Amino acid sequence: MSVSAAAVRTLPSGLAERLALAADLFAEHGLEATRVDEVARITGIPRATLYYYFPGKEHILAHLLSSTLDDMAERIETAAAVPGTGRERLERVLREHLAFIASHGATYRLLFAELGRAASLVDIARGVDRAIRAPLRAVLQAGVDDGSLHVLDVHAAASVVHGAVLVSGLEQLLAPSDRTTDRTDAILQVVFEGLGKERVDRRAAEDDHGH
Amino acid sequence: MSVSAAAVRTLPSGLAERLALAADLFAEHGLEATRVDEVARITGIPRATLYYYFPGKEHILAHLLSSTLDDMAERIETAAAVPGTGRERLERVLREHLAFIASHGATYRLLFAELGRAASLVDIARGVDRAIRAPLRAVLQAGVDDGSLHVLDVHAAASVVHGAVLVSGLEQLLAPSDRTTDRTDAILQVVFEGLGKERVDRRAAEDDHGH
DNA sequence: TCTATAGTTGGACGCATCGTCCAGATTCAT
DNA sequence: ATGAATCTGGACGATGCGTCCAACTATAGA
Repeated sequence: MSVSAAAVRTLPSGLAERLALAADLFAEHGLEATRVDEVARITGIPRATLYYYFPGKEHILAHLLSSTLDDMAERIETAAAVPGTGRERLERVLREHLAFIASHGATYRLLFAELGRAASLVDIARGVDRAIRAPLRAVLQAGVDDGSLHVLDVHAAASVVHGAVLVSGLEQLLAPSDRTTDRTDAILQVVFEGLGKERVDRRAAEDDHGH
Repeated sequence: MSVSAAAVRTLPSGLAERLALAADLFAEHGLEATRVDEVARITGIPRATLYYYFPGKEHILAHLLSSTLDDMAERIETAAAVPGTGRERLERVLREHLAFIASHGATYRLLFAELGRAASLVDIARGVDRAIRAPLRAVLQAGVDDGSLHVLDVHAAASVVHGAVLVSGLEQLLAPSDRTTDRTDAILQVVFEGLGKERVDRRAAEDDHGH
C-alpha cells in the first residue's frame, strides 16, 4: 500500500489552496479518523471531485504533507545557503527549523505521526530526508571542513540535532507554557555546548586536523 | 474520546501475555489500520473476548503502550538510581533508553506516532512524562547541584536530550545500517560535548555557581 | 451560435470493519 | 452436581470508504 504523493491528474491551483484548509483536520484526528466527508465539507470541494483528483484519502494527506515539506525544504535551503562558517549556517538552519515547527505545528506533528508507518507514504519519508536531514548533514560537514564545528560523526550528529530540535519544537507547541518566553536560545545552547562540564578525550586520537 | 488504559475488568495474566503478540501488528499498521480480527487471530483471543475485556480497539492499544511504558519506567528508574554524579547517572539513563528503544523498537515508535493525537490516549502522554521526562529532569538537576553537568535550563535540556536519543534510536531501527556498529557512543558524545568548537559566553552572567 | 470534448458533481451502491448483543458453552467453587 | 461467573460464536446495525455513472457545466473550435 505504498502511496505516492503525485496526483493522477494535475491539481488546479484553486483546489490546492482550498485543500490546505483540511490540514488541521488531518492533524487533529490523524489519517484514519479523518472523514472524507469532513474534508469535503471544510474545503468546499465535493467528495466526488476529491476522488476525481486523488485515488484515496491517503493521497490527499500525502499531498498536503508533501507540499508542507516543499515549503520547509525551501526555507531550510535558503537558510543554509547564506554564506558563513558551518557553525553560523547550522545555527540559522536550526532557528529556521524551530520557527517552521512553531508556525506549521499541527501539520508538522502529523508528518512524524504518520511517518513511522512501514510501507506507506514512502515519498514523505524521502522528503523528510531531503528537506531536513540532507541540509543538516551538509552544514555539519561544512563545519567540519572549515573547523568551526566539533563533529566526530556527521551522521550521528545530524540525528541528534534533528531529534533535539524536533522534540523541543513540538513540545513548545503541546505545552503552551504560561511564559511567552521563546526557548530557542536555550535549545541551541544545549546543542552547541553540550551537557558535559568539559570535553572528554575519548576520541581525541581521531582528531587529526591540526588547527 | 479520551481513552484510559485501565481495563474495565481485570485482565487475566494469560491474556496479557498473548496480547503482547499484537504489539507488532499495531506498530506496523497503526491504530486504525489494524483489524480487530487480526488481533484476535494473532493472539488467539476470540474477538468477543477482546470486547469482553476492552471497550474498544483503542483501549487494547492503550493497554499495550501502557505496559511498555511501565517496563521502561522501571528500567530508567533503576538506571537513574545507581549512585554516582549527575553526569554518570545521566549517561546510564541515556544508554538504558537507547537500549530500550532498540529492543522495543516497533512499540516505541508507535508510542510517539499515536501520541500527538489531540485528546486521545491521555494516560500515555502522562506516562511518557513519568517514564522518561521526569527521570531525565531529575538527573539533570542532580548534575546541576553536584556541579557535574553544564546545564542552564533543565527543562530545555531535558527536551533536547530526549529528542536526541529518541530520534537517533529510532533511526538506528529504521535504517538497518550494514555496519553492525553501535552508534550509542557517537550519540552520547554529541550530547555531552555539543557541536560547538568551544563554549559561548552568551549566558555567562547567569552562571553563578562558584565551581 | 452550435457542438464536441473535457472537466465536474450528486447520489446510489457494494463492501469492509467496527462495536453490540445474547444465547449457549465452559469453567470453577462449593 | 449445581449455580454463578466467565467466555465465545455468530448475527446484527451502523458507519464510512471507494466506485460508478448519468447528468450537468465550461470551454474551445467550427
